[in-house]
Amino acid sequence: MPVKTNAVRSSAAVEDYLERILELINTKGYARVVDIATSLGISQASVTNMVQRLDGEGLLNYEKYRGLVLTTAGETLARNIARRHQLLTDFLKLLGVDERVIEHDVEGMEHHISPSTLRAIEGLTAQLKRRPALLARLN
Amino acid sequence: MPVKTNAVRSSAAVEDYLERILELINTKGYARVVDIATSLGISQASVTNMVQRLDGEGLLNYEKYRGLVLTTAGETLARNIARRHQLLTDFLKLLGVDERVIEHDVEGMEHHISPSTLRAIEGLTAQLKRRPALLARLN
DNA sequence: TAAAGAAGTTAGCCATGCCTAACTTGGATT
DNA sequence: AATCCAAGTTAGGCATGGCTAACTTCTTTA
Repeated sequence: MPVKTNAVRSSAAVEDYLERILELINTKGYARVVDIATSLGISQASVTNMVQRLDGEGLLNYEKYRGLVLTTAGETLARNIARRHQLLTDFLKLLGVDERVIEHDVEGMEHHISPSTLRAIEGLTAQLKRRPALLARLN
Repeated sequence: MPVKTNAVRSSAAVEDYLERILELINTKGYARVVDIATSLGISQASVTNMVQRLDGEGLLNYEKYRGLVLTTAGETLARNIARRHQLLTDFLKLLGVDERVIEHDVEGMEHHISPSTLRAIEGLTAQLKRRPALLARLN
């Protein structure tokens, strides 16, 4: 019987958490509450709350006081979010937008980009990488 | 003495309201609470609340039971928001994204695009309009 | 191994922005 | 002019996702 990947509908906040958790796991090997909190610039209490919720939604396995790991569903979702973030960042970099602004804008808009829009931007980015002339003096 | 245009920091919700109000004024000549509510798909009560808040912030003049008009500050802001919306829509149209998706994505991301990013996208859109070959089969 | 400090949790609170229900106002109809 | 109904308002509530303060657990170290 095929596994149903019950499309998890995630809020912007949930996406931010998953993105950071994956990033922490990739760089440090684990993601503690305190690290997630620091990384997102919020309180540990808020992280504990959200982590319990994400456990309830099956996106990660959480054991009180002990830590957490992403489930398969959570990791898949997190990877997609990270990929979207990277593609948008690449695109804006190509346009010569300032790094700080890129960070800000991508963090805000990434949660609202549909797969098809993302594909279009991805394709465009690939084209533009071959024709840098187009990009001269956009700003 | 020069007028200080106290940069109004507007939330996504505020921007949505201003955008619709300007649109209604442009098409119908006025913006009633009931029209704003229908247009945004929310209750009249919510609109009344927000309109009172926007009055307090100097973005519009509101007279109980009588109606509202945008102040200069409000209209300027609304025009900027509308322009940003239009530019993003044009850009995604050029990429061949489906109309429905464009609406959805633009409505979500428009609130998070900085002026410099917008300028870059505007410039790129202009370039792309001259080189349609680049746009073949992006999706 | 005891205790101190770091990490984690809980409880209770707040702002934003939406809702419904009930009430008020004003304009159109008779 | 009285009435009716659409439009508008108010009151009170809810969900999300933050916060602080106080408490518990874990880990490290003297």
